[in-house]
Amino acid sequence: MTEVATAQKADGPRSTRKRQAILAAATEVFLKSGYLGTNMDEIAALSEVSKQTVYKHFASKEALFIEIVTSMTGAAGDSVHDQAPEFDESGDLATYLHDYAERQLIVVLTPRLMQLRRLVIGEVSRFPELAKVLYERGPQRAMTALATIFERLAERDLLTIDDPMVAASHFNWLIMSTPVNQAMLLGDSAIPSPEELRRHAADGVRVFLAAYGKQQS
Amino acid sequence: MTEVATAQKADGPRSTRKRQAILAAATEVFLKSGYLGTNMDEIAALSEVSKQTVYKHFASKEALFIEIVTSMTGAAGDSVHDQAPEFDESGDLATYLHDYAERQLIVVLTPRLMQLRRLVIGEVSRFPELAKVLYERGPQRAMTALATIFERLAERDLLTIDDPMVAASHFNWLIMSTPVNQAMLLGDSAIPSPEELRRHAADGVRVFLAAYGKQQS
DNA sequence: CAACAGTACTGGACAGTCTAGTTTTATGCA
DNA sequence: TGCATAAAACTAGACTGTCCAGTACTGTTG
Repeated sequence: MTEVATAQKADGPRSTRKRQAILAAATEVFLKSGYLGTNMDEIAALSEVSKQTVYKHFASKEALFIEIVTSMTGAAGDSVHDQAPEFDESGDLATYLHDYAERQLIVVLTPRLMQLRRLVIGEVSRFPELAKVLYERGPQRAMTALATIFERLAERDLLTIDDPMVAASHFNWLIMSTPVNQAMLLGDSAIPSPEELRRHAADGVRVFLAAYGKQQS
Repeated sequence: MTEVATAQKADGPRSTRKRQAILAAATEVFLKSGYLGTNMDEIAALSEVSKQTVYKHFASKEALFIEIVTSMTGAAGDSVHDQAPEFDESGDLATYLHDYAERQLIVVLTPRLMQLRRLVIGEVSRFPELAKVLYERGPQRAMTALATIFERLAERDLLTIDDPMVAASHFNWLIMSTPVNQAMLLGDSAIPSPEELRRHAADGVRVFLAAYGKQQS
């Protein structure tokens, strides 16, 4: 245990630490002020680094922005999907879907992620590639994963599914639409509480199962 | 017929014409470049008006922006709702809902409205009120109207509905989510064709009726 | 010696104002 | 009605003050 991964700071050579500090500060500032609203002096000040050093690590404001958005997007996408269990035969399908939905909601409905989404949407015309990446690593990825799950459940005769991708889309948006769209326009304060999310997930799952489930309970 | 309402230009006194020209130009520029990315000289040039005149009509860039977004938001909201017929007893409920969905999709999925939505979302932290207005006159209004319709249909025993607002939300997002979210992040070129929208509407209505309809066909 | 801090600097953009001269519209009078 | 004239709105463009991305320079530190 000579090497400690104590997270946060004091890690690696100075250059690397500075780089991390810049990335962290830039993330805050960009999320807070948008691309055009951000100035590089503020990033330098917040990361306690000279402006020169910022430009040593990143060629331009644009490069720094792309770096940050790309990395946040990837990280967020991963954290949603690295913990999805398979359906246990003995359990209840509704419960399984409900848990799946709730997990998804909790991870996605984070102020930072909502702010990232607003930021990227607002910059679609300036950075179309970033938005495309966010779409692919966000909704697209979630729905593809769901489609695979649904396909298996259909093979096991637990669901009646025509087009798995359509079903996945329906499930995904039944769950995510309301809170995401509210958060987009009404701000982070409109993000529902965990209890509200649970109720909301239950409603969505009920509708989904009415359309795609086997027996009507 | 001494007074001709020949639309577009040459209408009313000069001052009014100029004002309209400024509003039209500003709308284009703001939609294209965003709030911070827009400069007032470009608006003046595009509207073929001097900068002075712009400032005679609007106190500031901010005031002009608010004016434009508010008016576009209102107009769009109206055009969605001023043409919603009631359900004709003799017709098919699925067809009625399908038509309703299709109308909504066609009106909302316009490049200008999608761009407006991106713009407002990107400026949530700077103009939270504008975003709130867009939410209320957009999704909120649509869902309230739907809830009323569903309540009547439930009274007529054509639907089985617990909470009309929840049902309205489910219907609304089953229909709107996929295309709207795609358009948000993938750009206007991702807006589906009318045929695709029709198919998409059919899928959404099918799921909705499975959950809220009376007989399972 | 390479990466850093601190800070001054360059060059350009841009919101909003100012000035001086022109055009439109409103008003009053014959 | 028609015409003069004043008030209001307009044009063109220069100008102020500020902000900011990116650079340059002079030391200082790991």
